[in-house]
Amino acid sequence: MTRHIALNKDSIHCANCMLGRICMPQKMNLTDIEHLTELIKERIRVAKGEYVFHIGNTSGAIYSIRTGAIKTQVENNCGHTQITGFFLPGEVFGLDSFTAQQHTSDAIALEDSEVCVMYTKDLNIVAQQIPSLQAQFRHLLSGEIIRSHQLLLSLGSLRSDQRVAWFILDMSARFTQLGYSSNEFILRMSREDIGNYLGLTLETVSRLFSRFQKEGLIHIQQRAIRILDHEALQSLIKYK
Amino acid sequence: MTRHIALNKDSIHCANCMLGRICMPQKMNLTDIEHLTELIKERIRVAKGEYVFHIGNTSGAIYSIRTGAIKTQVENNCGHTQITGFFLPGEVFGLDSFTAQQHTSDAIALEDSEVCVMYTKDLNIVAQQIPSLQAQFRHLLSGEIIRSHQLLLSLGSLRSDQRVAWFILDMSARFTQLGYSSNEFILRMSREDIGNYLGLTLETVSRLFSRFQKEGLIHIQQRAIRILDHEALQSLIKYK
DNA sequence: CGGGCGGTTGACCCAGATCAATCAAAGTGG
DNA sequence: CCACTTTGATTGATCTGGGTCAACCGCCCG
Repeated sequence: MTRHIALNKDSIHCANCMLGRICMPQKMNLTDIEHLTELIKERIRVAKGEYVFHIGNTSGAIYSIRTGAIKTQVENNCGHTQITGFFLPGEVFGLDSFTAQQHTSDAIALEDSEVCVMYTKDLNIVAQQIPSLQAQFRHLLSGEIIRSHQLLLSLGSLRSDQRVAWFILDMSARFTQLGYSSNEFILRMSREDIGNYLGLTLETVSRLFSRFQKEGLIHIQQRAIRILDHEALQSLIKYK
Repeated sequence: MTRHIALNKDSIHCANCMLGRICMPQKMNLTDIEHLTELIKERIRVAKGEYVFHIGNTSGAIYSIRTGAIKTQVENNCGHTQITGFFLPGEVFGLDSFTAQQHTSDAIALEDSEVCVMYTKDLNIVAQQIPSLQAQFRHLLSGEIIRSHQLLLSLGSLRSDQRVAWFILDMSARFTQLGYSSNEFILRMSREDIGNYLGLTLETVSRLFSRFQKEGLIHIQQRAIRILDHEALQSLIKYK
């Protein structure tokens, strides 16, 4: 089950969170960050495979990741799910419920994770005092729109090998931003999750990882990936 | 070219716009709507095929449709475009630039259209005075996220015939909301646009319209569509 | 009335799905 | 610590939905 962590006394505040300015980076001074800390009254531990929230939940909150990794997915009426995003430490998810109504997606932990909770009602109050926070949330929201448009573009226009290359490069860029090596990291999700996300089967993903390895573009051992030829992956996506 | 319409004296205000409460429906009283009118200082006419905005435009505005129809599309580095949405009168588009940075999509008129322009800088000011407007914009933004998640779900999980059925029903629902007949309307876009949007070729779309007609689900003559068996279309999407 | 664009229909083909067997890693319990 | 199970990944063989290419139609507009 998800474990709630009380945040009253000596628990870590935003001001000295290890993620630094990754979570809310935009022009925010230290006093503003103090306000942000006030916003996060709750942090939860979620075990691998557990839900952070379900479709229909009316908790009225958005979430940022402190440690771990999360996937979000939507569901259709015949039970099929589609993964709409993978989220890494410092990234914010659950924005589909920002309207303070209810979540239209599930959020599931890909590994044991620690997640900060921000309630939209608190958020409305604090944001009114801090204009930069207001702007930051709009930025997050349009960022989410742009992200899903990018995914749509990939699903609609790329071949299977291009999609997988795109996925690898996207992950690489995001791990880099987190301060990890840009060409050596551990994938947090299964082949099945990757396939679902990219509109492919797990077999196709596996075959393409193998092919890329044979061609010397990457080295892959289970979920540990090392990018050997960043350029080649990049150019693979370039032309149809 | 796009023609700008001065909105100083006797031009129509939001308060007596024919769309009524469709454009900004949420709990907004008449005084609030007066404020909304102040927000819309500009309205533009766009001829069929013309752009409302291009990728990279920094106009810092969002748009709502008074008459006509608009498509938005994103582009990848090899020139392929992916349509991310079709918009009808009363609907708001261009939200990807709400961050006041720049548009990451193109908006193109599917027919001669009239479009209201709301600048985000004005919007920030007015929204601070009207909390309900603040909420309304957040609602629009998360609505946009939900919409693109729905599209992702369709692209990722539905067969070609299910996608086309889904498209027809979605259009039907939206025309209904506009006060038109729910089972007889004119599609505003070409087969190619529909195909692009749904991740199919125009031939596949055409074939499926024909098949649905043969099966008695719809009647289609060019872009004029009449839904004959709403139930059957609905149930087509239900199971894999 | 002729030209062109958008739409339809047919024939063929291939990328990627499906089905199936095998393998490897990571638990799990005795 | 080692057998046993489970889960995830790889690889091969085969099949098919929808793409591609091409011909044709018909509506609309000048």
